[in-house]
Amino acid sequence: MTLDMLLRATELITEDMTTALRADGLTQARAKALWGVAARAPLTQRELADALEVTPRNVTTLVDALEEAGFVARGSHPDDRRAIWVDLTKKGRTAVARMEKAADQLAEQLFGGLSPEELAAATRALASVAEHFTA
Amino acid sequence: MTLDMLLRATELITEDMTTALRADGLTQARAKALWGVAARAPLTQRELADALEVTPRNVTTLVDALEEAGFVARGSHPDDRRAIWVDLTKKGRTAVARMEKAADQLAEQLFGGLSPEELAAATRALASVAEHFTA
DNA sequence: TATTGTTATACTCTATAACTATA
DNA sequence: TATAGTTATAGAGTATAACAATA
Repeated sequence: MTLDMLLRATELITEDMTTALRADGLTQARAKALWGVAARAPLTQRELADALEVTPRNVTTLVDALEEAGFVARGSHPDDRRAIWVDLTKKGRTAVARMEKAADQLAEQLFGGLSPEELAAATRALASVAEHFTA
Repeated sequence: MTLDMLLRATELITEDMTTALRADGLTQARAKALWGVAARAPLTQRELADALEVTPRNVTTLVDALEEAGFVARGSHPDDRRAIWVDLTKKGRTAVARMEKAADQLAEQLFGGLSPEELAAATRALASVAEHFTA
């Protein structure tokens, strides 16, 4: 029952996020890629592929789309002429900041009504789920 | 933070389920469709499309794959010669039973170690998420 | 030889639009 | 006219394999 509810809750949240991202011209996969760039920029496409756990070929398409939309820019790697430097543009930084803010607001709406004890217990429960898989 | 953990937990669970489904020759989308058939069989493709909230065209492909793999069978609708009756095969029933059992076992592994208080708090947190979106 | 990123190709999931057979 | 399901077409996300440029 709790498993069903967990999956259902995420489905609803993901739907909501997908709608919000569409307003910025982003999909889930592209937002995740943009997020990955933001966390490590500047980085090579190979590094981004490893971070996202997808193939380099997949990253080519994702970066193509993000570059086309103006969120990231490709440039020369200073030391390795095979590699491509990917960095955030100003538009990309703005979009990431907006995503962070939206995530915070959503979290407040979703969990703001819980007591500190409940929130702590729920967090522990979710942590134990993650532990089960990473252990 | 809790939002991150919720999304992360579901990501891990989904990964795990995807691997398990692959052993049965099923993808997430096909398993969901099979599940939809199991809950209502026999039913028309139109009814399945409504239940899954996808287009009739999408259902054609999903049922094609499930039929090809022997999980469901198409048949004539008794009253409407336009419509197609979809029903589970014996293999389909077996697969659904196995999926149910696997879900129960996973839930036990994930949540069996929690105290009743933690489990109750987690359930309330998840319920409040669902309420936020359905209200 | 090994690595970076690309082109070529393919499969899955999804959608809209046009069409056929039936209601 | 309206509905059920299909063919035609398209976009997105993913993968493997072969290749060019560079290390």
